[in-house]
Amino acid sequence: MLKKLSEEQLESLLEAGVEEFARRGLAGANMRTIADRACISVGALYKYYGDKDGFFRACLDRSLEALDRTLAEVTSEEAGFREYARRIIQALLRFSREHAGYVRLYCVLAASGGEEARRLAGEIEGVTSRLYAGTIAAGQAAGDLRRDIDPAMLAFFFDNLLMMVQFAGCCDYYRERFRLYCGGTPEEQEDRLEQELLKFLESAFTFEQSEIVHRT
Amino acid sequence: MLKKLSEEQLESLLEAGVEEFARRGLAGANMRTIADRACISVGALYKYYGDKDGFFRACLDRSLEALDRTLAEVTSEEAGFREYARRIIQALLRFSREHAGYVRLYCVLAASGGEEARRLAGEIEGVTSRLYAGTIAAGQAAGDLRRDIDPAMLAFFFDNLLMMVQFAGCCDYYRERFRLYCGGTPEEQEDRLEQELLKFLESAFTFEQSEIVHRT
Amino acid sequence: MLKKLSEEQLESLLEAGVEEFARRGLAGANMRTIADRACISVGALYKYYGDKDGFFRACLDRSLEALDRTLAEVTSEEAGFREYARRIIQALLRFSREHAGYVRLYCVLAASGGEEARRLAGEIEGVTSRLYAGTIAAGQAAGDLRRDIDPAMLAFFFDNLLMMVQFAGCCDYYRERFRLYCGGTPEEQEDRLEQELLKFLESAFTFEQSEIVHRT
Amino acid sequence: MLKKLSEEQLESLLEAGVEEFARRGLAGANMRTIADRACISVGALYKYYGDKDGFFRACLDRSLEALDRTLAEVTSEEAGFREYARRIIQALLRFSREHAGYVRLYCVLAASGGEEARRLAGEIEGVTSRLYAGTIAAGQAAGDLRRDIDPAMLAFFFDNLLMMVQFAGCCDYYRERFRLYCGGTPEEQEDRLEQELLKFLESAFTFEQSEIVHRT
DNA sequence: TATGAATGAGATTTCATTCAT
DNA sequence: TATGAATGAAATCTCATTCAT
Repeated sequence: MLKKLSEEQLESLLEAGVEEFARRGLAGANMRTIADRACISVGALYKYYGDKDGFFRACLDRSLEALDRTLAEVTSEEAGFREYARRIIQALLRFSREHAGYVRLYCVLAASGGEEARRLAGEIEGVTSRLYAGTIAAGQAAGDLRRDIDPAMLAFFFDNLLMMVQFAGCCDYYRERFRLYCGGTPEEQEDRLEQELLKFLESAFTFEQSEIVHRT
Repeated sequence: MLKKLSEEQLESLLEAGVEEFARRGLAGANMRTIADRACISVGALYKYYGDKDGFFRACLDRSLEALDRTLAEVTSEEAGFREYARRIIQALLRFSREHAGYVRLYCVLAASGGEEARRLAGEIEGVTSRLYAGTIAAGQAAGDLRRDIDPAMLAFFFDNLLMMVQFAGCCDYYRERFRLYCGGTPEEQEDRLEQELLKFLESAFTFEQSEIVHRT
Repeated sequence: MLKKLSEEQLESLLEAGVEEFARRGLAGANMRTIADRACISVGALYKYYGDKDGFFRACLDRSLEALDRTLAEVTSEEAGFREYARRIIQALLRFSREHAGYVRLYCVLAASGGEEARRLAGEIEGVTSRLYAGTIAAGQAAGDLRRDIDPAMLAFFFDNLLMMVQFAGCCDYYRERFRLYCGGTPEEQEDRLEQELLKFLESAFTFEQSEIVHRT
Repeated sequence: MLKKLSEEQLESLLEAGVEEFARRGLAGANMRTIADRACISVGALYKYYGDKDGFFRACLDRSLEALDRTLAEVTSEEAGFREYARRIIQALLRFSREHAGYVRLYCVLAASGGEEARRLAGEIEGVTSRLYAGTIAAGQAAGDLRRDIDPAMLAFFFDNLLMMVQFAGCCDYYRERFRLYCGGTPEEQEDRLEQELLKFLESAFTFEQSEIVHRT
């Protein structure tokens, strides 16, 4: 097959890469296996992406772009914090169901160490962190959200919960862990998970320390 | 048993292994490097642990035992949920500071896929999940904690936040992510992190949905 | 014959080939690089020359033809040995300056081993060797040149010196070697080199062993 | 065979390397082939020499050391130029017969281009060039050698002839070229070659330009 | 028993060559 | 016919594992 690689073939190459890197990590992934899975030659793989690192980066970019698109859909319309949180939770649960490979790759990347990982963190988390912190600060200013916790920390806890819920949707370890805690798979429990997480967050974001003291 | 590896030598082997596996992952880790770091021959390493997977398992066990000991200290005395949460947060923050390698290794393991990861999740998370769920259910029964969320889910969210806070303490990616969200390193902010997380959890675990509706 | 490679394109292909083969040797040369340098497709290169060996051969032929032309100019007019030697030395020094790539290619070829190299030696050196030996034998018969050395050997030594002087002009190793012996580059010293070599050869070709014995 | 590589095995590795590099050049040589020829594993080859370049360098060093030893034997005793030249010619002819691979390797190296080749020229030719030029200058001072040619140039021509005679002894191309000029192999003609070259050099080194003019 | 050099399968990467366009 | 992307064999090099000492 000496035709130029079709768009689909290139897609399938990236998908195969995402899958393999997510499964075995950067070091463990096998370029030959990836090429074979996508039914293209190793030569073509190298022609397009230079080397293993370059190809890994391309797979990662593909994943992050998809995530960005998903978040962009959700955050394009203004909304209050509750509505906002609901939409993000739904969107990320769906993303984790439909693009399991992307999330797995992200999980693997985040677990890898070194300067490279640090640099990527800056690239990947910068936008989200500012978006969340901004929305939360606005909510606090409007009196919708508690004011006794730093908006940055609130954003941090919020994103932590979202990440873990995504990982639970598609990484083997985190899926099993979810089963142990909640019984059943994240898909089966998707609605319940969404609702309970929302309730959890609403309380956490709403009530101040002083109100607890009063109650006690 | 003429000349056997001393206890210290075996310890230093495991420490070197934890470090290397945490840094480079299972596939990327180099057995020679590990042996050299511990000043042990590769032959001895293989004699004691069979092969790379077996040694990885031993490193993991060592990490998990340390974590178990830390949690056991904290949970040995009965206490109400708030006190309990406070103690666990403190203990895990300290653990992540003092045993960075163990936590990193756990992070890497959790990111790895396959049957093996699933099996390990069962082994590792089983105890904790039952412990948390039990304590939370007791709190609900005693009227200390909200009753409108499944205790299993509450436990799940609780552990999620704890894991992420630990990762933030010692994994390169998560450390940098923390810096982006909160500015500064987890060590510098340890006290603040502890307090804010506690406040967050207290609200999340205390107030019911109906109370929010009332307030609005 | 709709669109054929123009004469210039073929020339530039051969020039690029000579350069690349001279620089990296037959095995080290890269067909893609050659085609790119000449702004020709690899496909066309293969269409015209079959394979790498075939193209190498074509580059070599081009080099040898240029050398033949240069020698033909010089040897077309009859002359005595001294005049003859002077012309050849001048011509080859100029050739090595103006066609460095050809000489380098020849040097590389001569260093390569195998049946092929032997066969090429026959092709390349046959004419020159007969030409030199003939001229020298004539000089001996005329009493211009010493008679106590086999003309074949005299021709051999003569050609050896010419080859080395050419290599000194354009091959990195031999250039540097010249600098170590004589200080300066062959271009800077071209006149001196020519004169000294001529003096050297004149004595070597003139005086017989017996004359040395007499002197002593 | 898990014993440490014996001295002989290491020798045979270097010999195999010299042979392969001489035959195919640095780029064309095959590390697997070399290891197989020496009946050792590729792993061991790489353990000892790091990479292909490092091993090439080791092979080259071995060759140069052998050459140095040979020249040292010859130049250890003081002698006049004629005796000196006779000894060197004999020694190098023998060297080229007995250590064909070393000379071939040297020939290949000298034909390779680039910065590396230049650097090696400095290393390799530095000693010889100074030795020759010194001896020749002494001969000129003593009135044994002609004074109308720069000793450096005389040394250069002298070494050129020696190199070519060596190449004629063991490089396929140069051997065939010798046959074309002189008929027969350099071994068959070794004595004659030695004597004729000596006569050639004696005249070249003895008689001044003015003497030729007188004769004419 | 501990050692660590040797092994060699297997990984990444290159590049001569082909052939659909 | 010329093109140059695709091919895949083959090269270099690594490293988990073995086993003679």
